[in-house]
Amino acid sequence: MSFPQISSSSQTSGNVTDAIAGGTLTTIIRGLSGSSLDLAERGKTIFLPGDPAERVYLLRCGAVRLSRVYESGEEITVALLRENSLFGVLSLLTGHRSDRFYHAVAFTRVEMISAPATSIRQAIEADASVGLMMMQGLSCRVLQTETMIETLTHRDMSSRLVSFLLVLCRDFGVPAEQGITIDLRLSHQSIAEAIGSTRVTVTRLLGDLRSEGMLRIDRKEITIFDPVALSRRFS
Amino acid sequence: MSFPQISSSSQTSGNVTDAIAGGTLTTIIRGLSGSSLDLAERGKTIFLPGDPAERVYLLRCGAVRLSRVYESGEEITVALLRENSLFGVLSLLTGHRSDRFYHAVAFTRVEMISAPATSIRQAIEADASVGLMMMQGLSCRVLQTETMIETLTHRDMSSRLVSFLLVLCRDFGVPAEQGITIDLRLSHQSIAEAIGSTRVTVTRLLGDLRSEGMLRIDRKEITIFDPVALSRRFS
DNA sequence: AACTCCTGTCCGGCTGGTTGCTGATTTTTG
DNA sequence: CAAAAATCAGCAACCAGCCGGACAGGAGTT
Repeated sequence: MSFPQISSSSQTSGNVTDAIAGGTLTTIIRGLSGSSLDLAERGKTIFLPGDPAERVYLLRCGAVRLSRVYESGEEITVALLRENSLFGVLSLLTGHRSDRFYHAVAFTRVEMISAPATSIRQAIEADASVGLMMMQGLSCRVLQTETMIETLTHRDMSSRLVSFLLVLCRDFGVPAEQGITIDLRLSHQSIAEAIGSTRVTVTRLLGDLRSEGMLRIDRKEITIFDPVALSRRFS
Repeated sequence: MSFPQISSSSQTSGNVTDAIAGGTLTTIIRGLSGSSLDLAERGKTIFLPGDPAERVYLLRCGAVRLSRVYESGEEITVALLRENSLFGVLSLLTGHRSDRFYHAVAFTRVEMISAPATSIRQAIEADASVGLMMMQGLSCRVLQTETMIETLTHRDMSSRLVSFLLVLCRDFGVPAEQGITIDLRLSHQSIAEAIGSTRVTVTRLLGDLRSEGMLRIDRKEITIFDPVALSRRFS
């Protein structure tokens, strides 16, 4: 069993899911009627389940967590979105209005732009290149989400955690003195909610990885010394 | 812990992820230069990892399985695509050509249309409504994939299996005399590969569900008597 | 009829979930 | 700014659930 493509290139320039031309989309969306530039502090809710799904968002910087909350109070993470991700995609579907079913929260300080789905449609009609950009942005989302599915089908938690860490490196990694630092403040609980495990297990496994010398954790910031080595951790 | 929205509506008319206007997209894509109508028998490979990613596919009828094969020979399912799904999405990304990393196989007899990504781009430039359609199609994919992530984060296999069966009802369910039949021929192995478990466990859990009177299996075709009841199976 | 693929079942062993507690760290508040 | 509160990390004990491997009988194919 192997892991998401962490080739040497993905550490530096980025891989295929970086392809969205976020910059261009930004200026396009900014020009739409009803668009707005939104800022949110860590922990602030962007939309709630049950809210009408009207706007589409483009994350400019920071991270957004999409999650589902169950009656039991349990919460699972459906996606951890990074820069240049499109979200609020539900609103793009057919005219008949529907409601959000996910909870979107700013996972870090966040800067994003949003516009009503109707404006997006009009903009596409007016300028075909908008459609092209949207198409690429959504393709990226599909590919990223599929990587996460790969992560989640690993049977042992150790592989799952490692695979997830590599995804985080891809999406939120910044080069550090030694290795790559994941530019997020991740509690063990939040990791558990993303990989479908429990806090206790994540604590144990991260401890193992640390004592193996694969990573360092400083104030909730994880630094992976050698992603390639990490991806080879298992046969 | 609850389950994907299987409201009474989703049994009959279909839910939000049905929204893609597949019919319209079909005629559009058919008209593109380089497009083709492809038929494939069950089990036939559509593309392989390493193939150049050039074409985009729209599944007209049948089911396609996207999977990743590991060196160990192990195989996991990344997506089970249904009618009107767009796939081969990797080819839509930026110009620099890249290779497939998934294996696409016809899971049933399949009818699909495909066109080079370049033609799609040109078509969008020429007619903005193509961009609109593509956008909707891709949004659907995102939402469907996210549902699958929800399924995979359930911690106990029983919940995971149930959740997956409900997804299959949504995507491949046809009304039967009593309940809904999943219009696929699913081996226990293939289910295991989709939910990240093993054949033996799937056999056992399906057996449990059967003896509880939740479903019937006849020649690999699963009939769920009452999806709503099934979704309530756990507190 | 021979073959392949699939289902069903058994059992030993271990992973990982659960619960409960403690001390550390961070955030809030007076 | 310090005290109080909340959140978080680490540890231990228990045990259910799942995996792994193995095998036998069915179902479907050629």
